Amino acid sequence: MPTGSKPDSPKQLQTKNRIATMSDVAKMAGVTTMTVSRALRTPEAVSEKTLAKIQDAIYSSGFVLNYAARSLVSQRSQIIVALFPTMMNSVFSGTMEELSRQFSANGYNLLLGETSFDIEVEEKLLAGFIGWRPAAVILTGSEHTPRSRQILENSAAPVVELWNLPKDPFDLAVGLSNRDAAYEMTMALHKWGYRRIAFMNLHYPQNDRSVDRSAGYHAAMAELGIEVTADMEINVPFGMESGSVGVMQIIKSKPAIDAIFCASDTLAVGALMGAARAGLRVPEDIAIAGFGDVELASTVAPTLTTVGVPRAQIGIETARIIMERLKGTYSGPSVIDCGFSIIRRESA
Amino acid sequence: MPTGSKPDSPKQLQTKNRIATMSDVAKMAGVTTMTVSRALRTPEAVSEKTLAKIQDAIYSSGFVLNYAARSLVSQRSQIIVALFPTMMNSVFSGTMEELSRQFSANGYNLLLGETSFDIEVEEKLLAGFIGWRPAAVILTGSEHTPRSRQILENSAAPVVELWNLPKDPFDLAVGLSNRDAAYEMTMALHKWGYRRIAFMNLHYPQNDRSVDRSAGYHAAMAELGIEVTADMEINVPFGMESGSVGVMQIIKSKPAIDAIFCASDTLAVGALMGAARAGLRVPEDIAIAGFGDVELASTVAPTLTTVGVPRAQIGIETARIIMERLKGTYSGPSVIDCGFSIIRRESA
DNA sequence: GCGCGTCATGTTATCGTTAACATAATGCTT
DNA sequence: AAGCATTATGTTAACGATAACATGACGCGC
Repeated sequence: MPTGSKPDSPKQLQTKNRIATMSDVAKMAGVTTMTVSRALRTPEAVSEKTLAKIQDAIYSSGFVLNYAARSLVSQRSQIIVALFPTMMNSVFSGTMEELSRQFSANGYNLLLGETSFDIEVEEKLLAGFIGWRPAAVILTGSEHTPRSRQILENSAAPVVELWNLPKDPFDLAVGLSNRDAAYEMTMALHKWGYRRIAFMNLHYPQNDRSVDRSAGYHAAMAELGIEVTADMEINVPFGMESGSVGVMQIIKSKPAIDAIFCASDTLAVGALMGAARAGLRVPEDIAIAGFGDVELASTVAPTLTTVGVPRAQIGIETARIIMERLKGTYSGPSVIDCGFSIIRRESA
Repeated sequence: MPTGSKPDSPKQLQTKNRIATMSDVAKMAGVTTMTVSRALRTPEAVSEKTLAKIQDAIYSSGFVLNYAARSLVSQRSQIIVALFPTMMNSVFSGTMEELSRQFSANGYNLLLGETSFDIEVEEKLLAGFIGWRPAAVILTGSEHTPRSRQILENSAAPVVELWNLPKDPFDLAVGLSNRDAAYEMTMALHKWGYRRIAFMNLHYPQNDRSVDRSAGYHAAMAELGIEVTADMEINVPFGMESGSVGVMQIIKSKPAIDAIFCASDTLAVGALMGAARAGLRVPEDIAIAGFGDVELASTVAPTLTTVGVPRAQIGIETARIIMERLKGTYSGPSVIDCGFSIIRRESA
């Protein structure tokens, strides 16, 4: 062997209890780390012969690139942070799953957090996650604390807000008009013959989606000339049990109600159960409509009339614009409307 | 000012479009980065006066520690990798949510991946995620490719396998006996008067949970002296639709069947729908049982008899033993049994 | 007031990778 | 065969934090 100064000892096939580094690989292949680095990122810039040697070395050493080191020098990681209010709701998990798929396919990893519908928690999580210098940040809704905004500002990563169409997005947004959706569902209930339509909302005044849905409901009722008295709109916490309790509350204080529009399918399913418990037939005695079209909606009895939300599409669009943005090729609108649909089933 | 060589320009309150680094903070506070680092990790080792100055500087600069740098030098990150077959199933999302909460509270971040029930995908994801040098790895099941095992071996991170009780865990495991659970449900069905009990399984032969559930079913049937003919056990892919189609298949080839035990609630809910479509009353014409006790199970009509699985508890236990392991204080068993329960509802 | 321990802070080197620049090797032109 | 572009590889420094060690300041006992 003309090139080697000493005969090599037999190639060590695996570093012991430690993941091989680039210089391990480089030594094995008889090149420098820079060549290995190039072999990984721009293989066309490395000769075929060298490439083959490096690939062998990578394979037999079990080498995996240290992303922390790469991130440090490149000043940007392959991590994408996504924060959702809850993971236990297929409205969000449908989007999450799609995001995870799209990003995995493109070499990005999803760091997930759960805010419990609380922008203070969001801030806390964000402050932690931003330490990874993520390539992009995905948030739910467009209400954020000032410090969250400062953190996002400093980070300079693309930010996508989901599930609504803010007039003034922080950066990008993908969602639907919650106001229009609530308006249309209220109108639809009226068209189907219901008149005294109550609205059961999530009690999060900081949640822009809740606020918009309420606005849509009120707009429709005003247009229909139906007065909305205080006891026709109630705000309850997230959860099935809340929905169940909420129904009782509404029919007790306002027995003339003939339909309840719930701002979330989870509430609506709870409401169905509450109505059953109260001996009310749905939809004969009282109609119930939801929002989200989760899996449950089509399996409960009676099946749930609801607002259909394109959750997978929201994930796909989000991933697409983030990827294009990172490549610098995105030139579309900053707010993307994925639409919604009114799905009529048995409950209304 | 005795210490400064030049009068300082007014303190810059925020670095522009870039996250402040430790040395930015150090300069502002008039100390070195080492002192800042200490202020963050061991504040008791820093004088009160200095600490206050540093905290001010951190606050006004919007400083967030760069985890990539920390990971690089400490050779271990605050990231915990968790891979699940799917995110669209509350069986898993219940565990996920709990993991996310527990780890967030302890300063760890969850990097999530979706394997689609495929150990090859698991390997691919693992190979990517391990680049973050995670503090721990959480996997579903104990079937892994040889390369996955090699990667885990090299990484030297604690590994927790979920949802089963392997005889020979890779490292740690938290779950339940799928074999016993299937056995008990089969026995329960028999006790409730059903005799010709079919089994609808997930068609993943690499999935140890499916294999164990099948074994439990067969053990019970053998003990009961009921012959299991080939057409009494079918294997279908994951999904509600599969369950629906599966019912048709079973009753067509074996009309005498009086109960179908499905290895997953998702299949079982599909089966309920399939039975309804075929004009069969549940449980009068055919009983249906599931596995998992997802939210749907208690809301479908008829409500679903199923195997209850402590998904939140699995998450809590997993987080606990990982944390203790990382602190070096864990001395419990390597396999933790969280148990299961037979939940009888209307469908059987 | 000298020596010594203690507490607070600083200095230096390092983690694994990559950007930017430098050099060596090769082939093509004339 | 010299000159020069082109291709392949190497060298050096840097990213931001921390471990390990070094130093300085202070107080206390005798």
